[in-house]
Amino acid sequence: MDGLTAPVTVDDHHGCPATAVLRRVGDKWSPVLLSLLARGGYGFNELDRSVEGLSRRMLIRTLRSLERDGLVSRTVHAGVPPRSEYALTDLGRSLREQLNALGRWAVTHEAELTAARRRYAEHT
Amino acid sequence: MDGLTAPVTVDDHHGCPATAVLRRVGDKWSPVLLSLLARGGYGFNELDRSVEGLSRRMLIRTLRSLERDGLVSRTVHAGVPPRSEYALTDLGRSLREQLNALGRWAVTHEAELTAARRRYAEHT
DNA sequence: CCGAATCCAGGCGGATACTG
DNA sequence: CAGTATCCGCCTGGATTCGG
Repeated sequence: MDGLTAPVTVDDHHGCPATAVLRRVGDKWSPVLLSLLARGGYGFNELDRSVEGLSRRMLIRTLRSLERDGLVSRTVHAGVPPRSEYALTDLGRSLREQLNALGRWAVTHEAELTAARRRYAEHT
Repeated sequence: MDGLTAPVTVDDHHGCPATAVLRRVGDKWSPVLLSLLARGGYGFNELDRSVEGLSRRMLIRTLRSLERDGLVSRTVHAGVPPRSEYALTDLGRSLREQLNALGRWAVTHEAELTAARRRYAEHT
């Protein structure tokens, strides 16, 4: 019926408080869009063109779910042609900072991860 | 043929360095297991019994993928009965700290997220 | 230009049964 | 006890098409 409902649902924590956030932004495009929107407001097609490999459907889907959780705001400028502006909310910016920290961890330990993978692949 | 290959794969970054980590630990059980193993070494059945709702298959699958990336170590004690011990590596502990930070963010802003959801659901 | 609906493949994740 | 293999449902995510 829909085809556009939120891709991400948050359920049980199982004693790990980070689980909710991880599953919230652990989908394919949320972190990319948060990263992009952190650089200022964006129009729809701007986003569409900026991210290669991102289909229009998943763009809307992801934006909606981010908007739903108050991480992204959408302001519609009616007129011809119509234009929608997307931007991070304060909450979104605050989350984005956490993701930045994670990003720093990633680049710092990237080599160790790939090294571990090679080891694992070689041993068996 | 397999049924046990790694559940998580890390691909493109798309300009967001956090993406890799998020998709690495954004699956259902990785954060839970990391959180659990942070409290010390664990045997297989201990883990199996500790986490409710976690099937044996997904337990092994997730442990293997964590081991593959050097986040978790497995030491097999042959004998009768056989026993496998799982623990965090240094890399795993370092990642776990980052997830703790995310967890703190989660509990701090939990209310804002649910409030935003209510607003969104009510408006349409 | 922005968005929604439909259709469809692939992967995650669960249930179950079988080995050393 | 610690896995492994098989079958299967569901959900994420991509391609395409249609509407305002």
